[in-house]
Amino acid sequence: MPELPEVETIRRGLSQQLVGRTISAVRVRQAKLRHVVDARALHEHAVGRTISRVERRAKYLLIHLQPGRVLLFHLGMSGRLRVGAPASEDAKHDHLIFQMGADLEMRFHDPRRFGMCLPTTVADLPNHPRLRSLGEEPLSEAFTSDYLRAQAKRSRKPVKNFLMDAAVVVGVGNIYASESLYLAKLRPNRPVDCLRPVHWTRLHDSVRQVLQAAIDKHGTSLSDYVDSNGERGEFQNELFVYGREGEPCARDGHRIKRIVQAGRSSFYCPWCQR
DNA sequence: CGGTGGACCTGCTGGC
DNA sequence: TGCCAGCAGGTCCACC
Repeated sequence: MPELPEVETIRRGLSQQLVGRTISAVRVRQAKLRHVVDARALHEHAVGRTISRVERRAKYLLIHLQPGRVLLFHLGMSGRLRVGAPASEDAKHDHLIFQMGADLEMRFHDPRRFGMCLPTTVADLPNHPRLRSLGEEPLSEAFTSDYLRAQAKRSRKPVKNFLMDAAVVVGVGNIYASESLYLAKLRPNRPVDCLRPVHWTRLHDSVRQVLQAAIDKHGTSLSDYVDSNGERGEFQNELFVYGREGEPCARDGHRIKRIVQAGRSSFYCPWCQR
C-alpha cells in the first residue's frame, strides 16, 4: 500500500498525535507478522516509555521512546497505523494495540501481514539489518542526477526496476515509479545503460516532483489507504498512468499500456515515453 | 554476479 | 449465486 508520500503523511500525523504521550499498555492479538512479535519483549521495550519523536526512513516509521529506544514499523502492502480514542471492540486484523492512558490508543491493522514492528534502539539504528543497505532519500540533498547516473554504472536493468531498487533510492514504489517515468517521458523497460545525462536530469527532477506533489496531497488512496487520522489522500485524482490501462494519455491521447516487469504492473504511454 | 521469480498473506473483482 | 483466476501500494531470498 504505502509508498514514501503515504508513509510521510502518516509520520506527520503520528508526530502530532503521539509526541509527549506515554505508552501504558501493549496488546498483541496476532504475533505472526512479517517478523514474529515477541509480546513480552515488546511490553518490556515500550510500556512506561514516553514518545519523543517520530521519524521516517525510506518506508519505515521510527517511533522514538525515551530513553534511546525505538519502535520500527513497516506497513508492508496493507498496513495501517490508526490513532484515536480507544475503540469499543477489536476489528479483524487489528494485530497490535498500544494504549496511551485512558483516552488514546494506536492500532496496527494489517490484513496481509506483510508489515512489521521491531523493537530496537537508537544505538543499533545505523547498523540495523533492515536499514543499513538502503540508498538515498529522494528528497534529500544527496539525491542528485549524478548520484543516480553513478548508481546505474554497469547495469542493464530496466529503468523502472532501477527506480524501485531501494539500494539506489528509497520510497519509490510501483505507483510513483510509473508516474515519475511518465513525467520524465521515459519508457519503463528502457535499460539504464542507454540513458544520457539529460535523461538522468529529467528522471531525477520527475521523481522529486511526483513525490513532493503526492505528499502535498496526503498520498494516494486507491482503495484502502488512510492516514493515522483515518483520512484518505487525494493524489489518486492526479495519476497520469498508474491503473489507467486503455485510457487516453493526457499529453497526446494515445492509449496507456500495461506491461509486467519483475512481476509488477507498469503503465506508460507508448507514444510520448521513449 | 546481477537480475528475475517465487514466497509470504488476505481480500476484492470480474468472468464464466 | 458460486467458484476460481488474477490482481493488489513491499520486501526478501533462492536460484539461474
